[in-house]
Amino acid sequence: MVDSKKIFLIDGSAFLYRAFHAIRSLSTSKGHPTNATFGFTRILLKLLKDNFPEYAVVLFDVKGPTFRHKLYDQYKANRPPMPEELAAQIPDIKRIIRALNIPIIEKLGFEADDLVGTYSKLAQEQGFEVVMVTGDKDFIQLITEKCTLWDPMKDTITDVNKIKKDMGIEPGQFIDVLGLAGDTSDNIPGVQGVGPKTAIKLIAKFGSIENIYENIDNIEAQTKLYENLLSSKNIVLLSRDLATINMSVPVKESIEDFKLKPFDRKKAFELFQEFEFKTLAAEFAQKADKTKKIYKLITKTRELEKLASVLENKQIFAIDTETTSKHPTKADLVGISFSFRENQGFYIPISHTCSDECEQPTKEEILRIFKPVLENPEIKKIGQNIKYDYIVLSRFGITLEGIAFDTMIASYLLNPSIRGHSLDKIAMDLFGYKTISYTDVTGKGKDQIGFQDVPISQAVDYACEDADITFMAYQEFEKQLKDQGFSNLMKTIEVPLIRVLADMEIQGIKVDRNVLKNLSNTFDIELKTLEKEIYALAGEEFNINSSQQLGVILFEKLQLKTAKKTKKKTNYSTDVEVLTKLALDHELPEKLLRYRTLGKLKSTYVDSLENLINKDSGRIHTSFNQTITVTGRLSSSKPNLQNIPIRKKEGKKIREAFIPKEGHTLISADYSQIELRILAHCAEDKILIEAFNNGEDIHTRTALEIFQVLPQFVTEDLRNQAKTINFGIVYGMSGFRLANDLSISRKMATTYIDNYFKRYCGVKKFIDTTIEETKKTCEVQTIFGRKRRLDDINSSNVNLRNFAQRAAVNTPIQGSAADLIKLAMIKMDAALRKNKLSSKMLLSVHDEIIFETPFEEKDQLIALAKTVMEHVHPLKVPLEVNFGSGENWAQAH
DNA sequence: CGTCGGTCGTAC
DNA sequence: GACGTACGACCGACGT
Repeated sequence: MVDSKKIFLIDGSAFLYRAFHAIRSLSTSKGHPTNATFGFTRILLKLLKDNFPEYAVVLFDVKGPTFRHKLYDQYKANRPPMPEELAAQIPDIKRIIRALNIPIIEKLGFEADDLVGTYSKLAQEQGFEVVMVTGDKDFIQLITEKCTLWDPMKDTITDVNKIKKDMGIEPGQFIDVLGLAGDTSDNIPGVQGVGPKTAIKLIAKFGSIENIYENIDNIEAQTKLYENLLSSKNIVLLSRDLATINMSVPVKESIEDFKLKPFDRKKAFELFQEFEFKTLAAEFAQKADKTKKIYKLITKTRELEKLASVLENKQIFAIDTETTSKHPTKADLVGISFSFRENQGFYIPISHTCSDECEQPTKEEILRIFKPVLENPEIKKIGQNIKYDYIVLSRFGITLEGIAFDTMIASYLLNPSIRGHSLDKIAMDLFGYKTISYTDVTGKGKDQIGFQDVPISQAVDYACEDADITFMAYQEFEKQLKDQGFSNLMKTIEVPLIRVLADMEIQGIKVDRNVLKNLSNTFDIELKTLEKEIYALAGEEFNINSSQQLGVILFEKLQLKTAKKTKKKTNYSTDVEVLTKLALDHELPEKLLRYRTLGKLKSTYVDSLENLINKDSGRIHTSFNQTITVTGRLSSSKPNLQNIPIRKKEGKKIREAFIPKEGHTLISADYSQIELRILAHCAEDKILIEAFNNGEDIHTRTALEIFQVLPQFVTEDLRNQAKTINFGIVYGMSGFRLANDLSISRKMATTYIDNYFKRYCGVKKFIDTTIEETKKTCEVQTIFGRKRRLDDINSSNVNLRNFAQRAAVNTPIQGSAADLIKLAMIKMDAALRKNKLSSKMLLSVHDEIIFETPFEEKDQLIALAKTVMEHVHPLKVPLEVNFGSGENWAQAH
């Protein structure tokens, strides 16, 4: 027996609404809503994937009156108009359906239901099996032996048997049920007091509306039901007519028109990109056309020499290295790939372990042939995260010169708010191209192998593709940077910085392992004691590091004052603020605070720092990440050297482990109040500028401005309060927070802030105009033209909007400070070379640069750094740099 | 056994 | 609800 052909009739109008409500909010980065589009697409694709239909069609209502309105002018009169956000998505949804090559039918004067009814009948007459895809109960009336109803969201199938079993009626009798029960959402009246349950019972018993009235005496007289049935006889018949699906709409399409064709994958991909459906876009991305690509393995001396001379003749090429480790300061070179033309790539294997495939060139040969090209600054190099390649090559004995472009940084400048800037992502975004992923060649999890163990034949395609895509991305990004005004920032700051950071990472900073060991032991002893005391006070053992378990102990077992604060989410809060308050009533919270402090220091700093000391150098080599933060700051990781403790006594001891090498000293050069100076510059605030120009203490000045006292009455306490306010302004602090921080009333805090803005009216104006301007452009920028989009500035969500407003004010300040210190690092690097100093720049911590300098160079370095850093870029206020030096980082700061 | 969100704490 | 930007340790839920 041959299966009959199956057709899916999809009730598009019903799914519009369901998709719209199922996903609460989703929109593109520009704010165009996409929740219904996404939901609809997902249902549609699931349907297609699960059922492989041969025939399908999507049916929509058409806006405007239908024949039902002629029957009954109140039809659907109570239905609110379609939400604007949904209406806006209908064209999008239709574009996607078309791209998937599924036919769409709509007909003026009829609803989707009638089209489903009509085509259902037509298809069955032609021997088709019909599946109606909908969640709408009204369609039950159309169910037959050959026609079922499927709700893909609940994944339920309703057929004749199910209706008979659940309701005791034939599907065709369901219109009588609807006639009696009415439908509030369509404003169909029905009989007063009769809902679906009663209606089903009545029809099951009597068979039809007509039969009910013919046998009305069988219903107990004088009851409400009886009365209501009698009084609404006409309405019932009208209601049934309204609920009856029209099965003979005049249509011109034939069922054969609904035979599906393959997706237009390209169009679908473009649409998914437009709507920012990342995973769907990835799924529909064109597989790369490998036939066009020419990737070559190069191993023989003559070929290597030929390649080197071609590279030499090119003005610019992309380079990528394959290595043994993710950490460049530990990684050994495994191979190098090059590309200087779209769709081309060359791979040179150097130290693959599986060398049976081919002879690999020796290190000496590589150095002899390629070192001159790679160290020639006139020949420009492009890379994806080329800082990594620079470090690896430097370990191999090559100093990469002529770094001209980095695609990772380009991607970052164009959109600093997105999470990653991997080549895979870039290839997808720019070209809809799916790259071979690293784990495709190395495997993952416990079976993962190092690149040195990847067979050369596989390595060629992977490595060449990386260089190839990098070169292609460079061509595209170069244009985009120019169009969007980033060329200068790229050329004068980001690109020159690459090498400076790489050299700092290579340099590393010396760490005294013994200092860390001693600290670890000291902390450990006290932690063990605290642990016992905590268990005793709690009356049981538990995991002190689990805030959840701790909450139960404190607030349930010990019944400590129901802490004011619970989380945004389910648990009790046990943070410093809460514990400090509880410490007034009980001994335990105090122990916990101490335990937390020491535990933090031990696990996050002392122990993990020790693990990251490089065995060869005895130094710690952090990574400076240039493409992470939304504002343009650098970040530091593995380890993060930008949050080493300093404020408290215990923590400060960790800085004592950071030491200079023999015969050297550590110098810290610290910009004083750089963010407030930038605020003064940007806001052109008279008082701020005057204070900085006069070299005044800015917090004292703020104190006398807002507290209205004479200078001699500005106490330490008043100055500290002013300091809190000064910082708060930069971050957009609220009166609530200020009151909390200063332990004063909210009213008082608000008064202080008001006073601040009265005095510093330039700042006030700057904040207001910044927010107003950002509302227009949805982006902010720094002094050097770094940009950040803030689409939420116009959000209807108050929280998102307020957040965006604070970011709008903070970003130009924080970001400009980042620009300045980056420039200072570049200029210092050049100045050290020019003056032939052997001092090294080691670290940068947002407004501070750490140098390691020979004793005899110390004064010269400080003088040089002072000049360079204070004149890095002219502002409307002077820049001031403070210096410290010492035999460890704690002393230097 | 890996991933990921939540919570907490450190820096500028 | 209420201060901007990071990194990372730990826990615990969840999925393979």
